[in-house]
Amino acid sequence: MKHLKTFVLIEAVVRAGSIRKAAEDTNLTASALNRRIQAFEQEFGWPIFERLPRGMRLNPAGELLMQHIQSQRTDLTRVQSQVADLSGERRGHVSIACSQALLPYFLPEQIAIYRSAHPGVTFSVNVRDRSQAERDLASFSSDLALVFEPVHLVEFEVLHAMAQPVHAIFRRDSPLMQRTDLRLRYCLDHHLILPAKAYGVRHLLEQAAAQRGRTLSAAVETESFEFIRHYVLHENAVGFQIPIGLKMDNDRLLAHRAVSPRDIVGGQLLLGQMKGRTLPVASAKFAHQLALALAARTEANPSHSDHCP
Amino acid sequence: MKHLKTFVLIEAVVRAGSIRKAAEDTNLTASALNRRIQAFEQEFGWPIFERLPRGMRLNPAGELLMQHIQSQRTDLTRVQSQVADLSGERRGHVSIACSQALLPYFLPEQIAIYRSAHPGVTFSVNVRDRSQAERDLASFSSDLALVFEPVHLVEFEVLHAMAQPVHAIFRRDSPLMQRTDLRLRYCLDHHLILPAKAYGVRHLLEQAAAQRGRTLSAAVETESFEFIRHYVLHENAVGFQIPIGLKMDNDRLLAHRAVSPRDIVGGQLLLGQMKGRTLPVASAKFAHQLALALAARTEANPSHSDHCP
DNA sequence: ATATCCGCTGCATAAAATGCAGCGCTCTGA
DNA sequence: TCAGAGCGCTGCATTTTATGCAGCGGATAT
Repeated sequence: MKHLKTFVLIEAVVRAGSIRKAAEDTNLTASALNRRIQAFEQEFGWPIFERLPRGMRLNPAGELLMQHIQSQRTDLTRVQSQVADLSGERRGHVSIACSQALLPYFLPEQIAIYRSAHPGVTFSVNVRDRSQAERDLASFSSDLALVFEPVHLVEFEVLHAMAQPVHAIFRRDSPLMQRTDLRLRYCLDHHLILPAKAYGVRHLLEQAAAQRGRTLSAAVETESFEFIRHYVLHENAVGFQIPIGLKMDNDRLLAHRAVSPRDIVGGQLLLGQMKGRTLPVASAKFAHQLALALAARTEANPSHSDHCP
Repeated sequence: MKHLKTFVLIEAVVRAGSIRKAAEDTNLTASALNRRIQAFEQEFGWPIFERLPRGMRLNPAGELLMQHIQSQRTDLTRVQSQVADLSGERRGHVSIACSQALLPYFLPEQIAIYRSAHPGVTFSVNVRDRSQAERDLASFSSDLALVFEPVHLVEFEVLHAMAQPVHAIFRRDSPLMQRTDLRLRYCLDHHLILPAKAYGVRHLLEQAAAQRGRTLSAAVETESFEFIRHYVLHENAVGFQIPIGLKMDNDRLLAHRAVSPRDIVGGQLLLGQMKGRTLPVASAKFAHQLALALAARTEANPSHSDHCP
């Protein structure tokens, strides 16, 4: 949009760190760009950049302005999305920040369902740990977040909550297969393959172990949930994950089962958006679909303590 | 601001109802204005006006856009206000929609106090009935509302609430002066001078009367609270008002006293803003001052049933 | 000390917005 | 029924605005 041009240029300067570099990025001359910035500051009433010998940096006023710029842009695209919706067109873009567990089954399926109904809608899916997901919402770089056990919860508006037990993952030939009530201590007798400390599952495990005076020692620690699933096939070890990231039916080699709720109560998988924000139509509708799908799963598996057979 | 020029022009067309009229108002040619509108619609992706044989009217897409325009402008002034604040300057403008009762004493005093501390801040005070005040907030034409017994309360975020009993107003030589507990039925024996039906005090009176199987018949009905106060001096009648609109000490001729809480419990005087909105600094600080002042009054007169002597 | 990178400015030029005149259309009122 | 008024819209000349070019002075890094 033409009237946002100045804002785009300001953002370019912020990114590039200097007018001359930003000028290259924006196919302008440093002189032209410089004068636009100056003209804007004049109009705005205060400088928004600090002039350093090596370039430009936002001053506090500029930081405030950047928030305004971002929110204006998102609001305008929201309006356009709503207009498209009332014109009968169903176009738009949905951006989601999500935990890794959503990547293998849940989100691909849900997005495919949505896109089969509305092919004009595009998606971007970004993997974020639970704190980064919330920052993504606040900076408008994602419309929705679907995360396990978020941390701060300020500026986070919960659209749907779903309890998720922690599941242990092991080979079908593991002795754990025989257990009817899978206590945590059984698992700790095996080699452990654990997600990194930033992850909610790890946090719950650490907590549960500490309560029982045990400590977790990982044979392998990784940031990749996919790695965990594959590794347990090679070494007869135990991994942990939440069921939404696992196949409903165990496959030929791999089994998974909820750790006894007596040991770990499980955490919350939360669907949320930035507090107070009105989402674009496509994002709002998709969020609604996700909420329904999550609710359906809860109904199918109503208890935290469900043992997948 | 330069980049909002197009929006200003769009608003002018909306107001004027035709391009040619709007062109006069904005010191432009119809041709230039026409092309700006067309260029914007092109960029925006959809027409925002209906072309009628007699002029232009917003279509639904345009209505949505207008909301965006208004919120964008308000947000920008908020940012400027915040920047002014962090630069140490205390400038800005506060707009208040309020009930009539605030006009004679409370608001003038509060605004004078604020302006003595911050002479750079200007005010606009608009008298609005309780439903119109809420619409003012929603349309961004007022930052704050200070109203008695608001109606809808959607989009209304309460910043401070204060109970206000209904006071009867009469001459000092009225027989009502002798009553220690001023029951409603004593008042109804006199000629009544009542505020119009839109007002909260009237609503409470009607309700109380109806509960007791009485009906109110007004000798004079008016929209002006000032008129009420002056009229009871001429005819020995009874008027009604909330105490915040009355002098703390009765004056030489006029007396007022709370109607017994057994008959009317009183209503709420609410200070509020539009839900979710971040106010400009000056407005936020002034709202805070108002809240403190209201709280101080509550402390001085803690009970609804207070009888002003 | 020198070379480099920075923001900034005067001046000529390119680009965009505006004004002017006029078209076709619809509705109004004698 | 028919002229007039009002409307949105467009081609073209003109004005206003934005941009490019070249160069200045200052701070920094080597």
